[in-house]
Amino acid sequence: MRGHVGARRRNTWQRAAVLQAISQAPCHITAEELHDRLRRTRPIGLATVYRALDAFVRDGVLEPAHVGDGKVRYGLAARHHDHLVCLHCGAWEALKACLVPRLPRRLAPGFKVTGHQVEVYGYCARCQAATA
Amino acid sequence: MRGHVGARRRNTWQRAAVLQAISQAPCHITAEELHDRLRRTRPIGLATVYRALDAFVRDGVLEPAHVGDGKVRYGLAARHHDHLVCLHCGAWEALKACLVPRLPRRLAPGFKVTGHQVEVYGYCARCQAATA
DNA sequence: CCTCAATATGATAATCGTTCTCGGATTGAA
DNA sequence: TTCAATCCGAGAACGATTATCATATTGAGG
Ligand SMILES: [Mn+2]
Ligand SMILES: [Mn+2]
Ligand SMILES: [Zn+2]
Ligand SMILES: [Zn+2]
Repeated sequence: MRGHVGARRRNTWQRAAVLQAISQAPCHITAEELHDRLRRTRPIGLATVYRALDAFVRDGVLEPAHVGDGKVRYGLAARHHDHLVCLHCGAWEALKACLVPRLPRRLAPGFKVTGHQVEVYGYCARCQAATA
Repeated sequence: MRGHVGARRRNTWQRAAVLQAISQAPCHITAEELHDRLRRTRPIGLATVYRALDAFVRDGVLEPAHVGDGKVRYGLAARHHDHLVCLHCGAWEALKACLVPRLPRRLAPGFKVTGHQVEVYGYCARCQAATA
């Protein structure tokens, strides 16, 4: 056989484009948003976007964020930040700073920590006014 | 009209059963797991379980948790805790203590904080061994 | 205790984000 | 240049959650 080590990762313009688009986004974005933006320049498959995102998450380059609307959002791990989420209207916004700046590398025996994500729940100003 | 204030919440055995089942669970559970357990005692609709969970989250009694497998899990807000999530196999486990014990009630102007959730990402012992 | 308008339930269909399939295109070590 | 390992793209499949809507229940007022 030619190559025998396996599990090598190849370089494709699709993966480079995904990473570049995410690095230009101000906050976490969904796979579909990413797909729409990338398609304006060059045709690319949605499945390819999903596969690239998964690979980057496994590599520790991207971090997923869950804001509770059923969509996973992705952002650069290097620009880590957390989010506020309104339990009433679902609106969400980025927090300026990380709430857990110093995370112990080992929280449980044998578990290797690579990142984290915090969602703070509550009610936004508008929904507080509407409920009052 | 008889009643005119509106938005009153009624008491049903379904909602009581949902809350009781969750309080007996050691960690966060999904709507489907809950539905399966409750059905062993008395017939109950899955949609009803989902509605009860949403209502309790809005009331601040339950907190949702996202471990990245596409399913939302629910647990008592009074027994708040965070989770470790393996990026390779998806396994997750509860952390003993909360990583953000004192959360500022106001992180952003006008936003009322009611709770939070932390997901710590990394690789479990088994997957580290498999990847090494 | 009755009434009955407001709510809740449950069976099922519909939604929709994500994953899977598979034939064809790319990549890159040798 | 070769070619096996990988990756891509289009579309089907999947699965968790939500929407429908006819029927049942709740509970304040009388
Ligand atoms: Mn963000
Ligand atoms: Mn838990
Ligand atoms: Zn809101
Ligand atoms: Zn693992």
